[in-house]
Amino acid sequence: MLLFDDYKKQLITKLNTVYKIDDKDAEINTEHGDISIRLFRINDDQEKIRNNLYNILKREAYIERFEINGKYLNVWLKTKLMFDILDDAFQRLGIYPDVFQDAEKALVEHTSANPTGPIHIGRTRNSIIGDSIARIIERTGMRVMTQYYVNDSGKQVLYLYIGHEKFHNTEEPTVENLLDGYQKIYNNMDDSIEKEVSELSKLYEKGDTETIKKIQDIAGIVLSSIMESLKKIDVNIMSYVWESSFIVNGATSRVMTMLENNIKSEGNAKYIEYNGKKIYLTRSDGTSLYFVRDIAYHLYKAGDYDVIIDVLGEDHKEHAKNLSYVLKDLLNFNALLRFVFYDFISLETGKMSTRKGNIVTLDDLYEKTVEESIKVVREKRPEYTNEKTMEIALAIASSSIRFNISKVNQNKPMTFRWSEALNFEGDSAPYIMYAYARAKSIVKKIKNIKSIELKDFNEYERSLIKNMFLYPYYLRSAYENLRPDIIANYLLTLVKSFNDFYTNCPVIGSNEEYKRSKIIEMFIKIMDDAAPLLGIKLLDEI
RNA sequence: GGGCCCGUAGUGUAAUGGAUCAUCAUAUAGGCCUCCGGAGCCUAUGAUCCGGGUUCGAAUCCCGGCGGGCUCACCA
Repeated sequence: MLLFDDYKKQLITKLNTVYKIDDKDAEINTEHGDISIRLFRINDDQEKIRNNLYNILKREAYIERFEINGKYLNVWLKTKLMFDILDDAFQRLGIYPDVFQDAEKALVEHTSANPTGPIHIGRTRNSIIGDSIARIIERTGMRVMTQYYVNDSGKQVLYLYIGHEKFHNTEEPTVENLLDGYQKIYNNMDDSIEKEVSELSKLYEKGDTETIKKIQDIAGIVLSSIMESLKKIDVNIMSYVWESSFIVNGATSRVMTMLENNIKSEGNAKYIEYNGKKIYLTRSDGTSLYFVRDIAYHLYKAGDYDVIIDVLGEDHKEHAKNLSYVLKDLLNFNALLRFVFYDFISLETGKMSTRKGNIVTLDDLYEKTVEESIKVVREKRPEYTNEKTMEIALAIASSSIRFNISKVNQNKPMTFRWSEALNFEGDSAPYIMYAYARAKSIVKKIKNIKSIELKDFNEYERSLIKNMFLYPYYLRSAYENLRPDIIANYLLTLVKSFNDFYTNCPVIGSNEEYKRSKIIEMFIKIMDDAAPLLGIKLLDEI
């Protein structure tokens, strides 16, 4: 839980002593004021409203000034107050906003891609959103675990295994020959393969550890390569849960027992009816399906965590609805379960498919982005050593890839374009990193600053201070809505106001050196706090 | 075909009922370094898919189209 001086809330509370003001009618950081309140819903004489508001607000210590403009109340907060709150927070606690560490434990499940091939940029959207959400909720004081649910028992993975047996069984399994076998299986699908899958599923159901081990080894090879790829963009998933474990430990059979009053049969296949549709739990050969294993998985999650967050592609919306129904309506599931859906990334040539092989992998993207970064750094900073150039290029590549995906609202479809991915100007990670490097560079040059009493702030100083002061509101909103793009857009706003400040307010050697250097130090601290939430790596020199 | 999601300047995006200026970028055309890092700053141009409706007020809500995505498996 975030702790900060929430003046918006205080203002609403105060106004509510006279008029009912809905939280929705209060907005921060509008173009008209620091806090703006809509008065449309107040049913009173305009002159009376004016007088009442005046009487309430004139005594509020945090207000610098306010105006009533038509049906709006615009309030400006005292700049010195905002400055002091930031300064005090950093002096005393080293952090702004502060957090109250409560006992809430959260589990963020993300990525969970079938380990049947290298991770492509569409799936990477899942990883980036999931990892950022984990960082954001951790920042609000929760204890967070991230988890990858590994499919090692579904059809796709069995195909992967059979593909290797059929086409590459004389070779050591590698990501390349496994993917090749997997694609070949889909191109040569016939009844015998289906039968083999069925046989393998039955072995799983019996808990045949030898078979499971063999398939996990194969899946594990692909899984490790996915982890390696994700590591490059600083996504490190903390725990891995194998789907087969719920079959082996009997959890899936227990789910069947728990649901027995709701289960119907069609031959030997079992299903539940919901909204006139059949949700199958087992096949007619008695083997379990993804749905029942996912129920078992969620019951397992609820045993350890208060808040469960699943990051899923939009193709899982229906599944999530069904899952919620079974968990909540049939099984008295009481952990807080939240789904985060994201839309797919497509290519200009159409949608991606691992089976068909028309994908841009994360490795492709990373490699090209690093290459481009090296080129740009060499061009702009020819004096840097190769080692330094490389260090910067890697930071830029990882940050850029993450930022380009994070900045777009997750429920909008995206089209991947190389020209945009490799553009480092404007709304980009390097723009953010560059501002930080500038700030750092000034700090290095600051010498003997004498502390003086601060009074006046010009518009550039004020705007930057205000944007830093308002950070908790954006952080809270990103947390409540599970939306990393809110942090991304906040960072752009913050950096924009820093750049305005930078061009208009000289620091070194000016009369304002003390005040401005304090502002820059705060800026660095806010950046150090906010940028890593999205995996942006800030460097002192770029 | 049924259900769900999306449609905003040439391009990418913000705003999910509120301000006669619909955000921020990019692209295009100009301008700003004897001065803390020009990967920056300033100015100009340019957009709510179409048609109805609800409302004091609609990019936002409702209805009908159009376009794109997802889904409707004994796949995951």
